[in-house]
Amino acid sequence: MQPSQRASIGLAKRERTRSSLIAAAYRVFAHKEADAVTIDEIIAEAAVARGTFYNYFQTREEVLTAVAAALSDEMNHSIWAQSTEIEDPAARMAMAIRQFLHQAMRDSNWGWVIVRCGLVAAPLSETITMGVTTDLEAGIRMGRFQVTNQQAAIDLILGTGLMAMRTILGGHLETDYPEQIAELILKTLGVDKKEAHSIAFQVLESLTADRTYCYEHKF
Amino acid sequence: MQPSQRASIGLAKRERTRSSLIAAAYRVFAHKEADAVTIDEIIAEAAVARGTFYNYFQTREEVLTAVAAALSDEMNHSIWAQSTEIEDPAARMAMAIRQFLHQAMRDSNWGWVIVRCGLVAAPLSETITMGVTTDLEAGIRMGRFQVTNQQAAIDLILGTGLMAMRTILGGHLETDYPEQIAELILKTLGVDKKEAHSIAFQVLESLTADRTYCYEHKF
Amino acid sequence: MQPSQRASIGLAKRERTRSSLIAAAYRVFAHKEADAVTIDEIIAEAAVARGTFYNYFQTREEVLTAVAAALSDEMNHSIWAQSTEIEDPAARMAMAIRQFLHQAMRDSNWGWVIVRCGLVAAPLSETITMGVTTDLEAGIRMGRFQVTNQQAAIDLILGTGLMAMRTILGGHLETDYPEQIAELILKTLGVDKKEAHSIAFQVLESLTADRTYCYEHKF
Amino acid sequence: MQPSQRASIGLAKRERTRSSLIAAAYRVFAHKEADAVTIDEIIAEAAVARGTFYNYFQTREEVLTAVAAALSDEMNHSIWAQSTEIEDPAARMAMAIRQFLHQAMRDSNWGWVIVRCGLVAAPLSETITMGVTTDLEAGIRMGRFQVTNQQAAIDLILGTGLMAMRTILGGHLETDYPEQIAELILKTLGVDKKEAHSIAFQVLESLTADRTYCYEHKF
DNA sequence: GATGAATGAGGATTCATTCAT
DNA sequence: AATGAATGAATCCTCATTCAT
Repeated sequence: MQPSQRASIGLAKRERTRSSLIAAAYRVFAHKEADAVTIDEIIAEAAVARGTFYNYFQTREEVLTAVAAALSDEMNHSIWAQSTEIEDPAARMAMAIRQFLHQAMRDSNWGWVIVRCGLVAAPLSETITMGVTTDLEAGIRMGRFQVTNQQAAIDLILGTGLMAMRTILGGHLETDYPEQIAELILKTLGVDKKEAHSIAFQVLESLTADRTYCYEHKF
Repeated sequence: MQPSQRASIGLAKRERTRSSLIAAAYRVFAHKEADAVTIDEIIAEAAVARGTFYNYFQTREEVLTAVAAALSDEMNHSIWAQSTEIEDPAARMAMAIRQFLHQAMRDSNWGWVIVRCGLVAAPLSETITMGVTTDLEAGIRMGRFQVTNQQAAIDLILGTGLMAMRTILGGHLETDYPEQIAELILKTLGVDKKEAHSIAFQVLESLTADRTYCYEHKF
Repeated sequence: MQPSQRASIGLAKRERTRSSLIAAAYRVFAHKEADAVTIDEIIAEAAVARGTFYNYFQTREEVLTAVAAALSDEMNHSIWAQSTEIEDPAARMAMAIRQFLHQAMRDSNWGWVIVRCGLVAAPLSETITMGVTTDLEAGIRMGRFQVTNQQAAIDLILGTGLMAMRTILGGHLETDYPEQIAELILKTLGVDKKEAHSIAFQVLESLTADRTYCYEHKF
Repeated sequence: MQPSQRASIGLAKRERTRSSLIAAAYRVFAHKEADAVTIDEIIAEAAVARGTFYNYFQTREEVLTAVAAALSDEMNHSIWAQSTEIEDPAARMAMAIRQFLHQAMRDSNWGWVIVRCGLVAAPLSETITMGVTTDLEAGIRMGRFQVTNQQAAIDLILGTGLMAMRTILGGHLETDYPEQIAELILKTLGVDKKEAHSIAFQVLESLTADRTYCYEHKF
């Protein structure tokens, strides 16, 4: 076997272990505050020896950062990527909000991680804020939104979104809650009442499709 | 000196020590997550011996609960108490939002504690949610607000409020930001544009008064 | 009981525990290299809980420094203190060398600690070097010693002394070995042959006295 | 290519890797206590994978022993080998002392390793002690040295030598310090003052030669 | 009631060593 | 032979809690 081949096998394995550690940390992290997560829990969840953890991460912090980074990547691929195909900023905004909240419904682990660190952990927080800001500014530029204070609008969108997610995770069961939240936000941004409704409730294949969208399998 | 008098002096002292411990815990808590707060920090801040702490609280949890309870009390006295004098639910809502945010501007310790545990710690969370719900329902009943989904409206009010507070604590400097947020929320609840503005910006003595409102001195 | 009295009791106890930790560390340290000494061994030797150690010393280094400091103190009181009563620098030097080596014979723990860190650990090393230097310079000034290179003389005295100590600790059994070493060093420093012998072998009460000189009891 | 040739190439390579590991361990060891040297540091210094280390040494101890053995070999070849050409035991002794100290001046790594384990590590310690003892006994036998206690003389020679080396490594800069030490020791052993000086300072080609004597390249 | 020394369970981290590729 | 991923025992350190004074 060639050295390069051997190396690439080693690398692949290394990458797999690293991913499984991140995935384990992510699952543990879904259930408790960041400071309460112990390395013991992570390695137990990953079914890996204690020392192995330290072959991949120097500290507990580091793995949590990696979780945030992985989620951020995920999000860029799943949510914001779809946006680019939609021209209307209002429709894009609605789509993103709905995706977010539906995702939390399907996968409560995901939801709790977002609620817990969506505004704190480094790369994740930026990804979210950036996505919202981009759409908002495009909407304003194109006359789609009427907004007097942009910062206030962002606080409203993010705050409402996160709080709604928490409500969902707390057991709120209306299946069209994501759509109602999207509609409410669109109206707040100055979109006409009727139009807001039709945009927020329009059929999205990515949401109705019968797939079990599951982040655990991504890393 | 009469025994009863001595006793009451003892009680007063006991109460003072307890308060100073809660205040110390509160100040420490403003700077870090709940799980990261150590008893060492609290007793150092309170300048009290380790054993003394355990004369007042059985566990670390207990003092944190007491902090939330004390804040909740505070809040009932300062914010919601003033509401009862105002008839119009819209005006009441605006007043509460502005008080909240101005309070965070004046006292960032207070702000951080609210942001950190406003939605988690037991009695505090209820106090806030209850206050908002009461005003919202009154507004709906009196035809002041147009709301199709009450839960969504609550998520919007609380979420936007907390996110705005975070923005302020992060260094956002517009001095009328609380008013802009209040206006935005009123409009979202269906209050007429112009009226929303005048209500949100009306002069509030409790805000302009030249008092140094300081929670530290209350407990 | 008065507060001050209570405090002093507390202090006394504190001092006792600290001393017992230093003594334990010293005993452990006699048997292995500094880097090989674990806190577990120290607390086992001191019969104290793990946490107690950290109430007194922040790190392992700190307790080792304290051991060196305590030894240095000891040495100032026992060896150099006696020197001051002797006028002749040659006699002083001989006395110190003999004390050193006899001490190692009586208490091999002490000997090993000196051999191991006598030239490394901060305050101890200085105490020894300083004592030797002082006597040497006095002897030169008073025409008692003929020395062309002072640094070389110091290296000779310290080096020979430590190596002789190691020989003793290794099981060398001549009971007058300390005296022979003292005589050899005096001759090297230029003292007349006969005189060197009589000085090195003169009766020293502090050495013949039937006391069980035991450092363990000092700290 | 013949199998035997291939085998010998393999052996040569094996020997080279082994040497580079010993050399790496030696360099690391120059900077810290034996117990503080980690395998990680050694393999990093040797730029070799972890597993490779264990193809050559079973344990960490083993490589340290190998370092001592290699040094011992070196020493036999460089220092004692030259002695055999010199007839006069006093001149031989002086030559060895000078070589020792000059070597430490040229290569402080070497010096530190000697100071650190010259008296502890198995084969090295014996080589040194043996060399000194041989010369000393020859000198006594030939009436060159006047020594009453042989053990004391050995302690003096080794102790003074090591301490002088430490002084040099600590930054002492007299370039003829090795010669002064050699002279001092000769005089102590009973060699006539003047003769001691001329022997200790006689020109030694092996010291003045413009070669960069460097142990790193030997293993 | 106040004090602070002592405790020990729990969690973080290091590092020598094994082993499959 | 060389590699480096995986292991887990050993060690360090923190901190909530107890208790005698």
